[in-house]
Amino acid sequence: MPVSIEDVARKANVSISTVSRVLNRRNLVNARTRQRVERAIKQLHYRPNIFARGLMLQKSEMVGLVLPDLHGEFYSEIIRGANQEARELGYNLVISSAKDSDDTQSLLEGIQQRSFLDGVAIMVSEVTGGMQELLVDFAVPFVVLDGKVDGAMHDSVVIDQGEGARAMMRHLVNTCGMQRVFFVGGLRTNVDTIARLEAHQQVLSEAGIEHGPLDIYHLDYEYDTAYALATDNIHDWAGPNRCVFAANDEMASGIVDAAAAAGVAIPDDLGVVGFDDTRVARITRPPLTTVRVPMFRMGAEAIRLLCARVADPMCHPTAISLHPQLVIRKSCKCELDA
Amino acid sequence: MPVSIEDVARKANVSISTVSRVLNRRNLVNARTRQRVERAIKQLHYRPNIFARGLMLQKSEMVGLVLPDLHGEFYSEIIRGANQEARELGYNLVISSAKDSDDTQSLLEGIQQRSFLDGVAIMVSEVTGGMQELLVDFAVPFVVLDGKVDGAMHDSVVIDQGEGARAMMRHLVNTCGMQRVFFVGGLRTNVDTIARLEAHQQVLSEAGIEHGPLDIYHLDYEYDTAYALATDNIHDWAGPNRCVFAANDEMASGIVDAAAAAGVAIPDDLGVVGFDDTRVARITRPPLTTVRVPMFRMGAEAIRLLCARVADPMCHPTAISLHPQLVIRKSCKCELDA
DNA sequence: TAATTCACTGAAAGCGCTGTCAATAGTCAA
DNA sequence: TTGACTATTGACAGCGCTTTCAGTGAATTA
Repeated sequence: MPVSIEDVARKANVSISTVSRVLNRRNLVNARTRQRVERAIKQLHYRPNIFARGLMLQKSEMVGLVLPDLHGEFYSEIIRGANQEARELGYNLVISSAKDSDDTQSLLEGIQQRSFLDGVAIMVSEVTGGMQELLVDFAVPFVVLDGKVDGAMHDSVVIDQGEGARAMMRHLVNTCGMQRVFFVGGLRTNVDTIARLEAHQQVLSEAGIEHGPLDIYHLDYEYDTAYALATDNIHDWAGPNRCVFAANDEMASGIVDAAAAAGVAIPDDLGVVGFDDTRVARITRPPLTTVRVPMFRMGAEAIRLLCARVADPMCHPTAISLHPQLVIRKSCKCELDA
Repeated sequence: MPVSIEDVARKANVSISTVSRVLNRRNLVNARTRQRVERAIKQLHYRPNIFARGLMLQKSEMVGLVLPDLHGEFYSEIIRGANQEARELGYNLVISSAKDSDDTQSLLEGIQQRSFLDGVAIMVSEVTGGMQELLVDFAVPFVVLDGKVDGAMHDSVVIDQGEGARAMMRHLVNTCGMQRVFFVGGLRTNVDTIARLEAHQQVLSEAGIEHGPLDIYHLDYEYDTAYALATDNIHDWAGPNRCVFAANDEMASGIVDAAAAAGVAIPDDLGVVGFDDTRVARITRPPLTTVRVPMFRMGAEAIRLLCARVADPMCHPTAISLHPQLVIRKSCKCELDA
């Protein structure tokens, strides 16, 4: 049933070498012969066997994208960017995600083991020792997304979390005049959370505002838990010149809704700001002041970098840093509202 | 640099056949020999070459997922479901999307041409003649998602759009007592839109409610355009026992927000309902009455079906029908609000 | 005219692996 | 002790393709 290069050769009355040349370096073969071969290919519905070809070329033209999760717009945008770039560069995109870091590790081990990918872009939510070790001499070319794995030795595309978070905090403190900023982050070990929290602390210190661990909450980036937390605490939080800085829009949105349910006015009684500028930030009432993270671009840049490395495995590691952008909407009660 | 089966064989002092047997059908080789081979494999960091293996087996253990778009939660959930199922079944998931149907067609042609996938799950937003023709003797096993391609000859997993839309319309007319229901859909050619519009017409007719083409709008499933449309029309729409049935939550959300901006109260002055039950449906104020579409399950079922077919290419085509579910929230002014 | 180049083509050597087949050694019933 | 088995292993023929390398005849140059 499957038609091979040999069948084509026979039909076109040439050798398989010639057929192969038509397929790969067309200019090496006489125009008339080429036509004959091309006709045979079409008539026979010939499709070169990808494995045989890969066996020779040791290239699959596939790159992987490993994400810590696929849930929500954040990842979906990364995928979208990666997909676009991959198609543009003629690569296929293999996507996988794993629940926790152990699972991610076994996923990567699998990829390495079976190594059918020319390269892989890796994003992890937290880095275990095992992961770090695994990557040190990972057999497949890779780039790291979102800078969770420590850098320099490999390509990476990071978002300057600190910069974004500091911009937000400075806006809250300097422009909106906030005197107390609660922080609601993800897991304590989550690197994003850590960076944002650092910015939180730093800017408060700079401004000479007292702050303590009691104003800091660690959740899981989900709407529901944030809603629950806010429901319990909203009346303690509320007050003039007070604000909640949530580490993503989902949680911020949950807090806003909890506030609305409890009769606390946003931003008059309490400011609430988010991070990521996802869909929900615009839809939440009032729309959220947040930090736009260029997710689509991150996905695209990662694949671009990856394919460059695949093409030249020895090229010098590059680190691309993407800059987040403060997006001021209606949830932080600043002068710009006008 | 790359270590082959031969290196392992040499190191373990056996033939490559034996190494191969250790790799594939371990029980055929003596326990002591096997240990020796396994040690060599480990020491040499040997990883079997996927291409050479594929060349013999003609299996890549990769399945594709072709989507019309990657934007938004709808697709992201499908991917999530597909990814989970694929991992469970030991397959890798290759994802691609194409902008329009021409692009999709060329994508599929590419997949067929290079055929490195054991199978592919295909979802298209509309079906052109070329596409239909292409699929008739598509060389790669496939299943069709969301029933856009006409069925029976191949596996498919569809969502009974009509059922969901009718349930919604009956709820609006019978329970909420709506006397006039505007319809805001996607493109005229979009199959989802067609199914939902049909339900709209049918239920209105059943209820003996007059309805004409003027109450029907065709947009693009996006928030912004719906917002704009609603801004222009909101005062014409508003009125007792009137309602807008938007073909997805995004548009419904845009309409709700436009209404809020124009001072039209939802649902008191106008009901607004959506479709899909995505994130925005819950976050919109008031939260949207909508139809929940089991996207995650659709992705998972598609891959399950696909892998079954890959395992047995001759098995009888199955059609899985998933049932949407009416989700009543606060945007439709029904008695259940109480 | 002879020597050299050129454009094109075919033969054949693998790429790394799996599976068939035959060979060997060891076991067991007779 | 012998023949019939069984368990274990190795040799080797491909899988379908790309890529040297070595022709072939025609065109160009000396």
